[in-house]
Amino acid sequence: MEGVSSNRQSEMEELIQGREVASGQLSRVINLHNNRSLTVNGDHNHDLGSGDDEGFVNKMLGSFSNTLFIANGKEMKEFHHDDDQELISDQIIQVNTSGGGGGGGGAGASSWDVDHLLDHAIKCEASHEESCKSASTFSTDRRGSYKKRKTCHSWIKDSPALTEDGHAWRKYGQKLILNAKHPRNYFRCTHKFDQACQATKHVQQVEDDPPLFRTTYYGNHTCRGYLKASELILDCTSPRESSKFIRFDDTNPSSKQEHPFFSSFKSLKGEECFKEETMPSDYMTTQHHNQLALSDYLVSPPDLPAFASPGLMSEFASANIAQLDEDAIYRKMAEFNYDDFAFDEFLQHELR
DNA sequence: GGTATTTGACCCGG
DNA sequence: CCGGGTCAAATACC
Repeated sequence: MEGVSSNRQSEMEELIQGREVASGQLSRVINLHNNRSLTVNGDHNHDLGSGDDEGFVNKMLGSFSNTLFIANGKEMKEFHHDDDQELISDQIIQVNTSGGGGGGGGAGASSWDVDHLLDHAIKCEASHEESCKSASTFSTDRRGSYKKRKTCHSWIKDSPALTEDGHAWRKYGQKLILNAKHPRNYFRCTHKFDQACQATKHVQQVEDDPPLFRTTYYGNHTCRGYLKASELILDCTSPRESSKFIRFDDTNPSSKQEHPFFSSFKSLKGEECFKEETMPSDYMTTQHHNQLALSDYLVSPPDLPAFASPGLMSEFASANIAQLDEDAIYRKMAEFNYDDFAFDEFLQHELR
């Protein structure tokens, strides 16, 4: 237990250092492109409008959050060896920062350095900007000039069942993929328009015999449609887990999911907290009749309040990060992702 | 009637 | 030209 917290501390110290360095870099970059367009990778000029600075920094912070997540995930594997069989099979297999080679698993992902992070953030923003430009140019009577999504801040999670990730998703497409037995389902955040949340994901069954679902997430949520901690419950795929509640001051490290920001929380608003997903595709359809089928589509009550921002800091500050379970940590981090200052404050406080 | 899903068309990159 | 990602009209659902 001591090893866990000291390990975590040193990792977070590294993150703080990296963050400070990156902040300096960011300031320079932003100042630079305030006067002229920014050259990225020496080949293209990406004119990052000043309005994108915030998104740029958010991406930066997201990368840091991801790094912290990775470190934490590794730690969980080392110190919380599977006492539950579900722990093994439900895992993120890759944190993708480059479009290239794919695969290779998550090994070494925690060894990102600041340069990598910064470079990654720039690439993300550049491609995002590019995508926005093309979206803004399509005429009204024609279908949009959709730009294929560039690989940007994506990560993959494999799971034996369709699990919640704590966000409301709306399906917007389905495609048959070459050499794949099952179609790929495309989801975007429900708050794409009302909160301009750019997060998307696609879900595909990649294996039959032991069912294996691969979820690829793109982008971080910028929406505030979280569930309150007191209303959250862990994945109830396993009956014995169904009664475990999560509290941020809870010391129970029972978390299983390994999502950088939004783990498999589930709403516990009455027994009908899950809405079965009515998928047209084969696996989705068959799962529809399975009592254990879990929706990948969370229906969040529209009036669900976000975390109370004013109390967030004190709440977070009062928690010992070494005792938080990882889901709680990343849920917290997701909040801090919107507040650069708060994130720093949190890290500094925890290391004091 | 409002919202979510379905599904074929559209678009882009390779 | 093909494969994959997205849009949006039609449809289903509550």
